[in-house]
Amino acid sequence: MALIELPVVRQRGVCCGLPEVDATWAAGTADLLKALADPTRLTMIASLWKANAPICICDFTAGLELSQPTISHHMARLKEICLVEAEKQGIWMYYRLRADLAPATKQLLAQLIA
Amino acid sequence: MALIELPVVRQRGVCCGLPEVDATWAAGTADLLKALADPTRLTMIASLWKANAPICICDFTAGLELSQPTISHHMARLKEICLVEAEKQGIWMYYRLRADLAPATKQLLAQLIA
DNA sequence: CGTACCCATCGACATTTGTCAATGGATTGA
DNA sequence: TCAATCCATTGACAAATGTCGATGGGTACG
Repeated sequence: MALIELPVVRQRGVCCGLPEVDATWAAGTADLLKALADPTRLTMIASLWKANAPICICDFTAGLELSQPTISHHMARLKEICLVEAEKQGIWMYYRLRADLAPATKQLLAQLIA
Repeated sequence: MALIELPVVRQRGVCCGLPEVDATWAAGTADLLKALADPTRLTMIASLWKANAPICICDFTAGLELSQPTISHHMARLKEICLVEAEKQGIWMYYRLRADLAPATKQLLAQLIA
């Protein structure tokens, strides 16, 4: 349970460096994770992932216990961050995972969902 | 660019089913992602991951451009969700990634950071 | 001892987020 | 043409979130 002892004797008021972490990476990754960090949006993404086919918004509205504007809002958020794309067929809007997802993103989803 | 044509002719007012997505999984995963979905916390986690050693809170306070209470608050959040653990050494608090992270969580971090 | 340093907690605040009801445009069956 | 269905947008609101200043409890160097 004990932590590793650090070899250097620390002095008061003197701080040590941190490993380099790219700020741009942190901001971008945080944005992606924020888009995924909601049970409804996660369920939507998982549904699209498992279906491997477009799904009509109306089916999400019927299946998830939320109002139609809320469903629409969540999907818009997923679209905004380029995780899904939409196509209208008659009066129905079909959404699916974007085919051009970055490999890292695809692998992240596989990791999360599988 | 066109979406896959669906074989079934859809009828107005009739909804189709969705792939099964476990609600408990969605809630739990969303909680984990929420904890990670912030640039500061992501940087902290990445630092601990890369350092592979405990890091003093004071170094985060010095390195990230945020107030000490804010740093403390973010780390508390990471601790609360069991991503990190702490040990006091004199006047310094050292944090490190928990050794007993779930394999899936460890792989998720590897995926995100590496 | 007393003073300086480390750090968690509290109170406050602005911003973001998740949700809904209401509205209106688009489409199509009757 | 009319009415019904689908869906995005808007406005509103409560809750959660990120941030800070102030405070106080520990700790250890002089």
